[in-house]
Amino acid sequence: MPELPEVQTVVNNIQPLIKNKVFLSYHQSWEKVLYSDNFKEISDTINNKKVEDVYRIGKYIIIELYEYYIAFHLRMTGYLHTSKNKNINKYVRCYFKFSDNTFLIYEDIRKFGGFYYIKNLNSIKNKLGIEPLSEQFKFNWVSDNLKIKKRQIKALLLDQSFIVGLGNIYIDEILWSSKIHPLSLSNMIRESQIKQFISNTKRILKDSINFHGTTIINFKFDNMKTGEYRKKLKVYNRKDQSCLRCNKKIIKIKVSSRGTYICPFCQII
DNA sequence: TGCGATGTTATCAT
DNA sequence: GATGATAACATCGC
Repeated sequence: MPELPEVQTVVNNIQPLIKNKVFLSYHQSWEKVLYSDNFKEISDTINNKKVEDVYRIGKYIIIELYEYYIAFHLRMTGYLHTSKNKNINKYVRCYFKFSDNTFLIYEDIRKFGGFYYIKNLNSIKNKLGIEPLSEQFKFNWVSDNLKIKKRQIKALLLDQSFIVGLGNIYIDEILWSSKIHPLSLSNMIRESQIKQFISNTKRILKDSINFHGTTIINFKFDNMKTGEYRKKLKVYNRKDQSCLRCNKKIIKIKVSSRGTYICPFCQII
């Protein structure tokens, strides 16, 4: 579920709540939650480590400590939040205890998500592409790289080594807003569409962050809060409803083996 | 009841 | 390099 706006929403929530707190211990009830497979290393080193900072890189939540980084990825159903009580339900896969007796709790229904406990972020950064909200994400870069790739645009946008943070929902929203068909080849997209694509990407992501992201089913942050950008979606999840631009019916197709919503009249290959 | 679908990504075959 | 299938898992709806 979580794409850039949802991950940023979680970061915005937990950053002020855990910054400068000091870890006491780590517990896990699902071993694969620890991607880096170094449970003993955590047990040996986590005690007394202070949270220096919390921020987002791509779809990763980075918790920076002295000499270590915790890098969480929520995948489909991850839910990272703080709690004053040790409230362990059946979906809690791991939790951290702080020295003030509060907790950082990770729940995950489908168990795809997890975290790395690593000494630097090279392995994360190496596989990630450009940040869409960064200054460098502008016409020359996008235009040049779309031409080089020659791939179906939706498949390319899902690829985190190209642009980070976009996923199934926001790609559909951005392509609809930019009147680009998801099966269009990246090198065939017109200059005017590229300009639209860039400004719509930045606008939609920022808007969604302001509305705390999109909750379709599972996305939650803080104490069971949900994202309200769902109400602002123009095309995703609107099969058979009318296109808000031309009034024709939105259809659902498969692209890159993902459910994809388009207006077949506004978005032409 | 069974099957397909669900917001993600790593891996492997082609 | 690109594409497609598969796997990792649990739940829900038709």
